[in-house]
Amino acid sequence: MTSSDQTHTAVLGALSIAPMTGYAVREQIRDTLGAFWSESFGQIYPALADLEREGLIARLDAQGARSAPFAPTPAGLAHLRELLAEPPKPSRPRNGTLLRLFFGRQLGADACRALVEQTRVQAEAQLESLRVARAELAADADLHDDARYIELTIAAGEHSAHAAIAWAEEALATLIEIAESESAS
Amino acid sequence: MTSSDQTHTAVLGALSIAPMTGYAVREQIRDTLGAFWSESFGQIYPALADLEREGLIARLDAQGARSAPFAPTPAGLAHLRELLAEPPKPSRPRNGTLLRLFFGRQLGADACRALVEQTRVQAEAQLESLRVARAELAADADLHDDARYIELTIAAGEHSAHAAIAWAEEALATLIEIAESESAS
DNA sequence: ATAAGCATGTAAGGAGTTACATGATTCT
DNA sequence: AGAATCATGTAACTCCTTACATGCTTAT
Repeated sequence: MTSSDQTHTAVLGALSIAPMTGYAVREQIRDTLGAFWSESFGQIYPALADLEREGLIARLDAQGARSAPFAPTPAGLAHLRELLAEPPKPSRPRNGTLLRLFFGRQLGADACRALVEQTRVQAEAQLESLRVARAELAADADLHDDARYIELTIAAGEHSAHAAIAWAEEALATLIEIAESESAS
Repeated sequence: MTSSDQTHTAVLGALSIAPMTGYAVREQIRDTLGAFWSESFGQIYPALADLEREGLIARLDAQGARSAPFAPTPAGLAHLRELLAEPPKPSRPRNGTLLRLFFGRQLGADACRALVEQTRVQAEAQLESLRVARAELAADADLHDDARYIELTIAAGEHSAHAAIAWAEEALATLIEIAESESAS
């Protein structure tokens, strides 16, 4: 296997929502799952090749023409359900902003403020893009059957972004105090 | 270089708070930074070897005895400040729970409920461990100079955990409705 | 016609985990 | 004496990213 189960899950899952080309799978994963999942370019095509070889997906065109969209076969859907039923692998967290804040004494209060401010701006951008995603979800009839589940993931992003904004505002206030006491000393 | 800058930052940072052995660095990263950072075992010792070779850290014992604690040299502290000043690298998100919920139509509402419930339980455990971390931070005089910055990262965890709990409760209510409509059809 | 975007892939290399391996120290 | 924990390291392997490479289709 050149690709992991995790990649297979994401690719098969994307095709379970609508048939599409590899190129479109890449865009869907980036644009729709991007807030909580990522696949690099070099993983998606090998994964599609694996899945096609194993009979789990097939091109919709009878001749299997290049650039015809892939769709899951019945065996592919069954495999997807098995993959989804496995427990999620805990991902190793790597939050560079919090790492820097933890060592903020070395970095200095002003640089920390810039990091927190950036976090706040990113969270607000995230909220805006989730607002757009909600509108698109409501408008796209193809997604109807999946929409209630997709909304749960959008809600998760919204809660997370609101929490980031609330934290950032508190942290900025604290950092102003710290900066004052640092410059006083 | 066998280890990345990222690992060097975390290891040097840990030593900037208090001198310690490699073994202790590993435990500190797991126990203290664990909520937002991870380093695997096989990264930490090579990183320490790199840093020692480059004169950025040294064993406190004059003979450099095995098992004497490491501390950053002045050059090491300067290097740490440079590393911290670099912009954080965006980490590749991989949230297996949200991926599964996104494809919840294939997984089924009951399995989704179990995933969300597990998320809620983990967030509550996280809150409890942050409560303990706050108490330890207040009690440990060695950490006094870093404490205000460390508190910011604890607060980030708390906001995030509260958001996860609020989301999970909403999502569980929604999933009960979905399960009813699925069993009705 | 030509530029932009669609579509598909490969290869080299870096990052990170796991399992393995060893020995010292401390507690009971 | 034996068990648990402290302490240090290596090697194989998997996973993933990045850069490279190619050709087609569609709009201007």
